[in-house]
Amino acid sequence: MTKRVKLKDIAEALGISITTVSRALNNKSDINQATRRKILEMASEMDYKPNNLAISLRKNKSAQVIGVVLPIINHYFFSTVLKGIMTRAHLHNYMVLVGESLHVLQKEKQILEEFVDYGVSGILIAPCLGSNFEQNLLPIIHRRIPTVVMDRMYENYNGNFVLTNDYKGAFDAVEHLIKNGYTKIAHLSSLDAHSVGAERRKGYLDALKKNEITPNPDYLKQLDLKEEVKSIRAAYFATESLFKLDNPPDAIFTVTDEIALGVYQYAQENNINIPNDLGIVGFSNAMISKYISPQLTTVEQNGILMGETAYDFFHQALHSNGHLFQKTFDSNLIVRESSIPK
Amino acid sequence: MTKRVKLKDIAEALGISITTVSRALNNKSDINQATRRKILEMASEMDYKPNNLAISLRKNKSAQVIGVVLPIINHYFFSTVLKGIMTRAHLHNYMVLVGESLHVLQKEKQILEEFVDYGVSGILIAPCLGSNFEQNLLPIIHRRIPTVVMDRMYENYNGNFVLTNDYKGAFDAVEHLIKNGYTKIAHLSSLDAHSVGAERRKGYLDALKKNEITPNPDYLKQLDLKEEVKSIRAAYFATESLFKLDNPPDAIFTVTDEIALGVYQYAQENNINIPNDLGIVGFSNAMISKYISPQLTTVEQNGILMGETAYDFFHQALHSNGHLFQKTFDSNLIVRESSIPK
DNA sequence: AATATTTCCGAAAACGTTTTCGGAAATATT
DNA sequence: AATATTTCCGAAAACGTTTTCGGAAATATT
Repeated sequence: MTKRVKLKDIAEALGISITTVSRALNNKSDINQATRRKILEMASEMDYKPNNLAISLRKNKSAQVIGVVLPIINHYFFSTVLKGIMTRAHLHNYMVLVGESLHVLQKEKQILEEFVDYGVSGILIAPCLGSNFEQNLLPIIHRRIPTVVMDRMYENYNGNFVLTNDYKGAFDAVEHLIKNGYTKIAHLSSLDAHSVGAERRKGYLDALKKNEITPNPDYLKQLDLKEEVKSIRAAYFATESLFKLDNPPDAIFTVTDEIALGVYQYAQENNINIPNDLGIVGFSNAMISKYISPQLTTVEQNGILMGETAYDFFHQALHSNGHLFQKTFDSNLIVRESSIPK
Repeated sequence: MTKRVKLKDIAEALGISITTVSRALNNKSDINQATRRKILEMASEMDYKPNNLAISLRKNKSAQVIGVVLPIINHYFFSTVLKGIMTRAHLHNYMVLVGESLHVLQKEKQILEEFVDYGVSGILIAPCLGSNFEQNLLPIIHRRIPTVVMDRMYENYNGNFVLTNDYKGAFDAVEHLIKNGYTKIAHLSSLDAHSVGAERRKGYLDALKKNEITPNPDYLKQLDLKEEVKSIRAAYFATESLFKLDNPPDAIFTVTDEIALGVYQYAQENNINIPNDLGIVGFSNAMISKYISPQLTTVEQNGILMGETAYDFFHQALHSNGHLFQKTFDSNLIVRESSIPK
């Protein structure tokens, strides 16, 4: 391995001081143009690459790195958010560290601490289910590390965030089903710890009430969403139990598109025709939703935009003093085949 | 912001030297047990966190960071590989930087350079389509940075890699179709630049030949896979053109599961029954393949395992001197509904 | 009791940069 | 021609650690 060249090597090669070399490479004033040119030439000839560690240490600021914490990495929505973050970060020459909490509180905390110890300039986090604000995030905010919360909300949180209007999205979805003639609308929801799920559940209930439909408690099923495959399986069985009711539903609003897959599976196996026997609306416009049959009506959640905005908020927060950046995106319904009028 | 505590603060608080504090925290010898205890107590009381930048600089080794370069981040297989990498990296206290090349050669090069400049300890890369080994990867290998190539292969590359046996996977898939009575087997393949696609195409052709079926050139379609949505659309039209042939195929082997989605879509819209009119086998066992209807027969590609192995290879390469680590995983066929016997 | 060994600690240098301060040389101003 | 100003450069300190070297104090060995 050829030793990495440093300022000293360039300085010695040209018989000048390290200070001057540094000045030339950093486009500082106080330097003769001819000297600068010589230095730049020599630097490129020797293939000089600055040592970012030393620079960061000296400047007392971390490198251009942000940390992104996601519950699950191989998940369509989250990886799309990550994509959005990365495109913007790349533009600003920031690098992106990624951590996967797997919806485990302790792991989330550990990742955050590692990121902070490492010296990231900012944290972008989609909190895990049941994430504890005081325990996991507050210490970081106290350190004045710009932080943006994505996708889901903490109670009483007042910092930067980027959210989807889950309530309204769900409300619109259910009202769409009602307008299309469905009346017995079930909902496959999440457990309570899930703020996103809670919001969507509220939207569901309020849409029913506004349209003078009394919510049927039998129609509301709460599933554990921590693991995708298991949750789809759970959705399958939840659908089964719905159809064992004396008065089964004629439509289901699912808290995510993935959950809708479980419903599709049960319907397929039991000759329940979608949408004639059962209307379905999902949430998030996952890649699959357009390719399953019949195509799934869903509430769009723009992951790219959310990621891009999250990065931009971080970047603005870094350069503004304590100002808050908050955005709730409206989500719009994408009407497809799974919910056509009865 | 409370100033970050450093060794000096602990030293002053206890009236001892920085050297001793450092020794205590690093579990070095040459220190009195009582002193060590006092120091550890004080350190935890003052909430001391070591400055990794300084440590790395002093030790003259980069931080515990690896760089992962993927063509597309919100893609099921690649994000699953990333997951595998991350679980192993986390175990060894390595952090993971991620970059997305978007199948753009220049961008891939830029990401690699950024990673190297940044001082990563290793590079794990799934090369983009048409990636140039000499141009993009060789400079890094010359710097003796442990590198593992994942999923696809460079010509004449002789370094660490983790691959799937694409040839055999494809061969098995096509032979499975033949055994199940399909004889007019088409293949939706990739463009030539795609080594994975090329291997699978060879497997397809050889399986036909071995079973004394003359490959029909009309049955081989090559698609651009750079963008998922576009490629699915292209698959749709390729299927259309296949069915406009005088003698349309009775089965299609698709280079990926995603490409199969385009076939499903065309079949659905044109009342072509899968598998009765058209058998289908995909490749990679994407999440969707189990949830579309009928369930897709596919060749499993274990992304988690590939990612884990890639990390392990990096780790071993870091500690061994120039030894090569290479593995080609056998891929096994998962038989589902889309290819049942005629 | 003298000497040898061990235990424990600190001063200082070093990793590769940036930045402050000061000053010599060149140039501009009287 | 004397002085003021500007241009350009270098020495040294600093960022927060680790490590080398040396040595004082305590303990063990004769």
